[in-house]
Amino acid sequence: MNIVQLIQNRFQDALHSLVADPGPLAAMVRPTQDVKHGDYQANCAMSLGKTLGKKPREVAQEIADGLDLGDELEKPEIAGPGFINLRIRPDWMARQLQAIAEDERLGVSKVAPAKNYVIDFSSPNVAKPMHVGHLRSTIIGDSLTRLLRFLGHTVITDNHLGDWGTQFGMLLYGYKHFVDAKAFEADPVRELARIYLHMRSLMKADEDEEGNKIPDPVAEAARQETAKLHAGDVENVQLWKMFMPACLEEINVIYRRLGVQFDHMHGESFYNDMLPDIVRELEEKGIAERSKGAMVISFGAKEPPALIQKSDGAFTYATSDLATIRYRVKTWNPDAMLYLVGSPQALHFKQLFAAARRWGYGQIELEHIAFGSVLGEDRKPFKTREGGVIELGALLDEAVERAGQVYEQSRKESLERGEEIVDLGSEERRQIEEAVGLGAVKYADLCQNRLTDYVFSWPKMLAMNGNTATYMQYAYVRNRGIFRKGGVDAAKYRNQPPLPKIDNEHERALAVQLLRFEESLLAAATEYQPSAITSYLWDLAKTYSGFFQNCPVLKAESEELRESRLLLCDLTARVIQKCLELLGIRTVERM
RNA sequence: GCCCCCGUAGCUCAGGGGAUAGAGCAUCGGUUUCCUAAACCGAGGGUCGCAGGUUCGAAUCCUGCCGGGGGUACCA
Repeated sequence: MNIVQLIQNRFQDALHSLVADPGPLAAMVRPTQDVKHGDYQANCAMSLGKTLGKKPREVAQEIADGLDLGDELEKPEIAGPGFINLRIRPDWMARQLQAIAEDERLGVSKVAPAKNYVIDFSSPNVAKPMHVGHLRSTIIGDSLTRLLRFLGHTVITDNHLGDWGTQFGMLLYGYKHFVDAKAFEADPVRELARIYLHMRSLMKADEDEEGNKIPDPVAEAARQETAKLHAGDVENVQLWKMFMPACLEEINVIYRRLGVQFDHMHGESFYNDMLPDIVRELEEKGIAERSKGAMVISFGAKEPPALIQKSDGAFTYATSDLATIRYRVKTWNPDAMLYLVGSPQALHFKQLFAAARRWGYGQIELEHIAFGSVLGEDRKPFKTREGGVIELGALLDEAVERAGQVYEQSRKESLERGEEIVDLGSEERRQIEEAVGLGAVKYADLCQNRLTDYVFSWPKMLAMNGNTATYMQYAYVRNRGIFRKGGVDAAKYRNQPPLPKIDNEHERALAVQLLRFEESLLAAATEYQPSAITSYLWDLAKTYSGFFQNCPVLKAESEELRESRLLLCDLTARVIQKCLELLGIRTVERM
């Protein structure tokens, strides 16, 4: 159900007699900011008045007169300089709500034509523990995957692991010098993690996030181990093969906990053998050329070139990214490829895509879905108090623990007020804390425009008010509470939904909001912005809260009204749950 | 130097041609014979960085400036 589309089509028809190309004008239909202006507004009369040399209000009247209202629109109102204000008819809304209640997809139609996407996200270095920097890529990528799939697209997720880089040199050197063989045998994951941390402590502190730079004998030795690995050194390759399962297990623990799945995990090593051919081909086709001993792709005098082979013969990530494009196109023939990588790499992707187009991949939509950095409350890169990188596992643990504290606090306050409280079993409590804690972390990230840097704040994240996962989960819980308390089986409102009554302002507002679900998902998909889902969800939850506060459900005045409101409640719960699901966040029945 | 992004309430952020610029937090005040108070209602708080320009209309588009961040051939 896409109301804005429906109305735009009606304007398209109405404008036909006035102007040759009504498309752009019809597109000027949008939801209003304030209900007193109606539900939707058309802003085309003002600009059209200018081109036609007529008064905008007269033009507006003319358009309104010629508009087919169908059975969904009330008579339009002309307001201000020439706004055409539109209200949706309650009886029509009621029928639509009844219809979407029977629909598993809640009124969201599948897009046509569907596209075939490859989404590249998360991409951690597997030789070291995942840290907070990997959070955004993982969470946003997972959410976009869920969204695009729900809309009917095909999505192949591919985690481009850093499994061949300098980090492995550190592990190789560390293993050779400091391994505790027994510990490794007993628990390779833990022992490798220990070795990695030990290596970090040996290397100079002033290195960048990915653990590079700075002349340092240990770092230099580690680099040489990397070089030997790349050169095919038997011992190092063998060790690398031995490390990999443990490294993968380490990151898979995190993915399982976050509920994130990948169809493929083709890391850098997967493409390693293809690189020489690619460099040769690019040189033969005149796309790449030799410069200062390296093989580069140039982009004119203004931009620096992209290196595809260093003067020492080693390949770069640009090379393996090109190999990746070729492989993916050959294997999956996608229409679009999305890369969930932070904004600082904008130049790399701009060049990568330009190179790919020269290489013959111009027909594919290649997009860098960039995002800002995670900052601490001091607006500097988010670090532990000691200045270390915050490991993702520890971060998630803390979120869950804090969720538990919030629960305790709330329980205490309820007791002080003399309220009855439900005693939850420890297993249910654990699950609630996990859902609330992880939900808070994910939501805080997803609800922000992905391009802006985001300031990490525990209190804000776990707040019970405002645009947070907790608020949404709580709205859902209170909703489910109605059905539990009333002993009502929600299935009825999905199999044989009654026709709801849309009478008061709260019911009406909720109805409009429920019918906007598809609109909001489409907006989120076009912009690749999960925050469009959270904005919608926030509006829906607030509207529902107003309804909950003002419209008794179980104690409604009449049986008919009770049925009607139960339907509205159940639909709301389902839409909230679906939105959260698209964000990768779980709901719980009680909290 | 060059390129990119950002500057909106005390703080964190929405809004990216349309009506008096919105939320949350914080501050102050109120709400429970009623379906979970992890809730709700109300109040105060703004030269939308500055200056020009385009437009019927600019926080939004263009130009310049100021301030902040990032990137800028051999790490990914």
